[in-house]
Order: sequence, then structure tokens, then C-alpha cells
Amino acid sequence: MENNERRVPEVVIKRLPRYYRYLGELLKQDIQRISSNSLSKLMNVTASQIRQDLNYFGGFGQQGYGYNVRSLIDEIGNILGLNDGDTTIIIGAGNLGRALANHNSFANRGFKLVGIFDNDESIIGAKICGITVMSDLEIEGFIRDNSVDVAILTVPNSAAQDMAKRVVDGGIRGILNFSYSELDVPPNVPVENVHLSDYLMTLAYRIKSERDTEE
Amino acid sequence: MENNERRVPEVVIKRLPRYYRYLGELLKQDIQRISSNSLSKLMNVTASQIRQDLNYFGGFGQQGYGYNVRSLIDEIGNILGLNDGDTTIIIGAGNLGRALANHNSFANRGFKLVGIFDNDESIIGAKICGITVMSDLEIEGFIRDNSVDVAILTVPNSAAQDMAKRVVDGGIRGILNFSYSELDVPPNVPVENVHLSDYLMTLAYRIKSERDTEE
DNA sequence: TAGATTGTTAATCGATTAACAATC
DNA sequence: TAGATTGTTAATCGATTAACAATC
Repeated sequence: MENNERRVPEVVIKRLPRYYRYLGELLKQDIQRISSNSLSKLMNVTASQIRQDLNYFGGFGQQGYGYNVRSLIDEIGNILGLNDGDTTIIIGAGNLGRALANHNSFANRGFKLVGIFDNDESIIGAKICGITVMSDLEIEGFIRDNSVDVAILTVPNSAAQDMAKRVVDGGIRGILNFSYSELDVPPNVPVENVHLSDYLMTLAYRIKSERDTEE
Repeated sequence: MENNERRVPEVVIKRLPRYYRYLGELLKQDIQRISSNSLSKLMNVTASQIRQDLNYFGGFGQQGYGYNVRSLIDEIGNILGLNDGDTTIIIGAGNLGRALANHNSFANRGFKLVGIFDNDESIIGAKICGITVMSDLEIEGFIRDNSVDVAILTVPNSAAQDMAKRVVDGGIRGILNFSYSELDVPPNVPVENVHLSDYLMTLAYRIKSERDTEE
């Protein structure tokens, strides 16, 4: 019952990783099937939304039974492209870059870290997570030679836009941007921004709101 | 023209940090006033949306003139609560915790880091960013004694829920959660989740979509 | 078969955009 | 004053929820 007509809204895509996460938990607990209703209670959303979301991609359930957890998780993984074997490089081997290199959940999602780069002579050559830090001068060539898919940018803001241009020139497919700046790149290169301070700011707002209602 | 009646939608709150960011850039370039129209072009949103968003909080502009950048940025800062002097602690002095401690944009947003905690004896006592790492056993007491507002959780998933409970018991106001798990806390304690692997997953989807349209 | 639960259509709700009178 | 641009109402669009026939 595949339906390729409807365009999938952005909000739906953003919810997929969360489904993936919860289904993974269920699998860990050896739960083999689940109805949209039980899952909705677990995740604190409506059952309707779950069914609607999944039906953008196909009918994965079975009437009277529900969804098979194992096969649903696989389907979502496929939809997200977790089995495409995407490769990543980290640019900027500072604290954050190092933390991300050691972040195992990246590998758990089917991404393969294949390179780490920095422009600091004192860091180049060091090993992080078994990968030797390379000079940033090699980036474009490395991306080209290895068909690298994702560049994770953890460089200072001042360097971010320039670096974005360079990885695009090298032929990168997507960018995960941790810098404060928003990047100007061609429309066919998706950028996912992780503005850490933004989260803290919305949290501050919500704390303030709670304080206000307290009174 | 303040309007306290309308409830502010979540999406609007989430956009405020972005406005704050762009207005900061304008200020750096010594631009003193801006119309919703120019700002909309800069930010790639509609002028209507900007005006609607701002009007949830009051009329900050002036007909025929536009908005004063300096005062608008201050207003948004106030709305978000950046001037409340919120204090933060980081729990988990691993790679990520250390990276965040050194992340200057936190301080730039009016947050004050007042403590770092870990349960690893070999780390306790070390200095990070001029702050001595304390034992996790002291957390509850420290939060209480210092009226700490925000706990930044960078602990392993297995420890996250337990730690969330403990900081809540200590009287924390909000949590910035970097662990994979979603936390179960009382409804008056806001939690902002930063699920790093989720961003990579939606990026994978978008890369895949680009590949598909390429063919 | 009877009960459960999906896939899907229709109804509702909320957010975005358009339009324009108010006004600086 | 005339031109520009806001604040705000109304129109549109899209996302969420409700409902239920299809079916396992």
C-alpha cells in the first residue's frame, strides 16, 4: 500500500528517530509486537499520529494485530537511510570534536567515522578513537578520494562558513553543523544545525514560565 | 500593546533564539534599525511571521520605521530569561561534559557554570575551566545550597534517569539532557533533549532524498 | 467467527500568510 | 504631509485528531 504521491512533511521526518528509539527499547525488552495505541501511551502522542506518520511510507502494520517491532524498526531504519553505509569525517579536533568521535551512538546508527581533521600542528598526527588526525589542507582531496558523505563541523564560528564551502567543493553530501553560524551552501547539500546555546535559551524560557506560574 | 491573553505556541519560542542570533549579527555590523521585511529576507522567513511572532510579546516596532535592533535584542533576551542570572552545573565530566564546560556561548547567553560533577575518583578534584570537579555524592546538597537552576546531564544512558531523579530531588529548575534516554520528571521541571544521533539520522534521510531526486 | 486494530477519509484545530487600516 | 512599516484581523494552508469501514 505504498504511497509515493504525498510529500512527507518535515515534522514527520523529525519524529522518525524518536520512533526508532522507542522501538529499540521495546526490542531490548523482548517485546515483539505493539499496537499504535500502546505505543502512543508510551510515547505520549496520539495513536492517530503514529498511524498517519507511518502511512506516509507504507502500511507496515496488520489489522487486528498491530506492528511487528523488529520489522517496523528495520523499515524506519531503511526510510532514514541508516543502512546506506554513510561515512563521516569530523572537522575540528577540539573538545567537542573529540567528544563526538567517542560518541558511540553515531556508529550505532550505521555511520562510519573515517577521518578527523584539524589545522593545529600540535594536534595533527595524534590518534583519536584509533584515527590519526590529518591536516585540514587534505580535506577536499580526502572527501573526493573516499566519497565521504557527511562532514561534522566543530570548528570555531569564524572558520565555519569557509570550511563549509570547502567541504562542498570536495563533494560532501551533507553537513552536521555545530557552529553558531548558519551556513550558506547549495540547496542540494542538506545542513543540520545543532545550536547548543539555543537549547539552553528555550530551556531558560521554560524555567522562567514555570517560575511565573508558581506565584 | 502587551497581550498576555494568547498562549505562546511552542514553535514561536523555538524561533526566538534564531532571531536573537541574527539580530546579534546585525548589531556587530553596526546596523541600528531593521524592518520586518529586510529581516525576513535575511532569515529566509516571511515578514508576516516575524511580526506575528514578536506581537505575542508586545509591540516592539514603530510604524514607518521598523525595529530598533539594540532594543529588540534586549527584549528578546528578557523574554527568554537570559538576564535572570541562571546558574548551571554539568554532571558527567567526560569528553562531552568537558567540551560543554569550555563552550563559551553558554556564558555568552547569561548562564553561569558553578559546578562540575563526576563519579570517577580519578577525575574528582581535577580542574576544568577553573572549576574543581566534585563527587557526584555532593550533587543534591550543592543544588540546594546554591539554588542551582539548570543541570546539564552528560552521563551514560544507564545513569541518566537515576541522575534526573536526584537533581529534581535537589530542587533543580530545568534539565538539559544529552543522554539517549528520555527522562521521566515532574511536569514542572522542563527538560530540553539534545539527542545528537537524531540529527545525524534526519540528515541521513535528507541526503538519501537528495540522492533520489538526482537520478 | 468475533475482537482487535489497522489504513484512510473526513473534521478539527492551529499555524502561516495575506491584506490593510492605523500611525509614525 | 507622503511614504514606510507596523500591529492586527481575516483568509489560507497544513497538520493533528477523530471516526470508521476494511480486514486480519
